[in-house]
Amino acid sequence: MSDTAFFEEMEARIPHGQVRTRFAPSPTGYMHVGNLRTALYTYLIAKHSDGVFILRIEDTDQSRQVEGAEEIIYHTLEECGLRHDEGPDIGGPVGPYIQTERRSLYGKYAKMLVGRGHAYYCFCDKTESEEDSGEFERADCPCRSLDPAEALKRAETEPYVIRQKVPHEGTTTFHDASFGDITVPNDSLDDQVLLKRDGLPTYNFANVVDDHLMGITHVVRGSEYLASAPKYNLLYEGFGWEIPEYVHCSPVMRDQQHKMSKRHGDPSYEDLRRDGFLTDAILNYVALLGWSPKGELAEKEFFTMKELSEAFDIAGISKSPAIFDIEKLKYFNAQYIRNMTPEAFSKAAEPYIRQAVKNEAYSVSKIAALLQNRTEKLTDIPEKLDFFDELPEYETEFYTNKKSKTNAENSLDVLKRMLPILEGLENWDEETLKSAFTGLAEEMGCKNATVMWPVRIAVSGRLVTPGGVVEICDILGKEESLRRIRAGIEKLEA
RNA sequence: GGCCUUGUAGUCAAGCGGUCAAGACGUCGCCCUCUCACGGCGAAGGCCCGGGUUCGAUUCCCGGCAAGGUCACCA
Repeated sequence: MSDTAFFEEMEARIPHGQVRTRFAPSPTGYMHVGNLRTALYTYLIAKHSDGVFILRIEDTDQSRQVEGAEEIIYHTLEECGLRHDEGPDIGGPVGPYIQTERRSLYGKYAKMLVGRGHAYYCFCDKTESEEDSGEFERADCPCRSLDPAEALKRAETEPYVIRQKVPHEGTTTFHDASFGDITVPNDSLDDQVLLKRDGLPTYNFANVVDDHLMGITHVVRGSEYLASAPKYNLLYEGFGWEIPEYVHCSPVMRDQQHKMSKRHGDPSYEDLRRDGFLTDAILNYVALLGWSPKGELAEKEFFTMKELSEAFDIAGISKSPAIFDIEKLKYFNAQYIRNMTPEAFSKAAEPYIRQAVKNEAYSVSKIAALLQNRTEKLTDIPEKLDFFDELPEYETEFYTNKKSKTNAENSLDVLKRMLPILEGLENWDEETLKSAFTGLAEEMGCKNATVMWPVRIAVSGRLVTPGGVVEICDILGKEESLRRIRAGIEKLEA
């Protein structure tokens, strides 16, 4: 097949008339929060218009492959409900969707650009560092003005790269959907490498070729690529291709001056999950970190994925960087936990409850019920439950509480009065227990707290507990509750 | 250093010439209450600075300043 026929065939495959976006991670093995947000926004832009969301793996840097990295990407997208419509694992009309599997493509297109006068072969030595390029002005590269025929001939025997031929004069303007028009002087642009010595494309070149060939209408990416965007326009123009809409997103920061990064130990999506955060809460929080709904929805802060797809608009994307605030994530997580059905929460909390409570006699669902309003993240659970399996050592000072009007003396009295009442109970449930406690308080003419505080201390050995005496006694059961109250009496009498 | 971008309370942010400058997290106080939570009510806290334009600037323009990005055969 001739190159011309090949190019025509590739053009013919491109779908038109629909919004098509792509998430294009390089498999570095780490889905950080900024990445996740970019994936989310990319997905939402597509789904807002009933468009197509594509996954493409950008693995053109052979020196940086990380094992298992692709699995993390698939797993994260799956778990987050960011289902792609086309991708390496499910195929699609414009595959393959892994760049190394497209490697034969890029050389053809690079040469096409040489033929059209927008790129050239360069035989110069590799510039390894900033220092190397310091003295040498790229613009003066002799290869740039080499005779085309001669360059072609040398390319047969010498190693080469193909560079973009950027005009030395004038300016280039490109448009970004959230940043608007940005104009730069052409002499600030360098003749970037398009095709590397190893025949693989650079990120910038592969992006342009693939985005075009895959019919991408909206290019969503981090704002670190903002500076190279003008060169993209020049490339598209060189090819004679239609320029897609750019949507650059500012980074998610760990503090005022640093981006979130693996190196600083900032949490990835998986880290957050492991740390007890719910997927939906993470997504909701991340969606609002750098985007906000307009108009009537401006005050809305809880969104399902479906609601996000409907509400999401590019105009709401913030241009300035956003600092990741774990405290606010906790708030969202707590809200999502409270909104779960008791059954769902009990199921989610069970492994954490069982970490602390080994005694099978104690009801998981009852304990979960105490926890639901007291849990910000699932990993907080075990430490709240350390008094169930065994009554902890505690100080008699615990019995003294000003607001409840209790002290060691009257606590002993309450415990001694309460013991026979509880012993005589035929039923052991919350309702019965509650009236037993309030009954004594009434009889003694004191506030409920004066009765309930000492018993709660005796039964839990803790100043602070999830739930009150009634619930705790109910869960512990009659025998264990009475045993602990007797122990309390002994302690106070000693 | 050149080029580009950004700048509303500690944080996320609404605002798009005239507002007592929304809302949320966090903080503090009060109420509810058998502790802690949940919930309810309330408070403190802000338009980076300086010039313009305008009857009037958070909003428009210019200049500073600060922060970020980019100037790789990495993405």
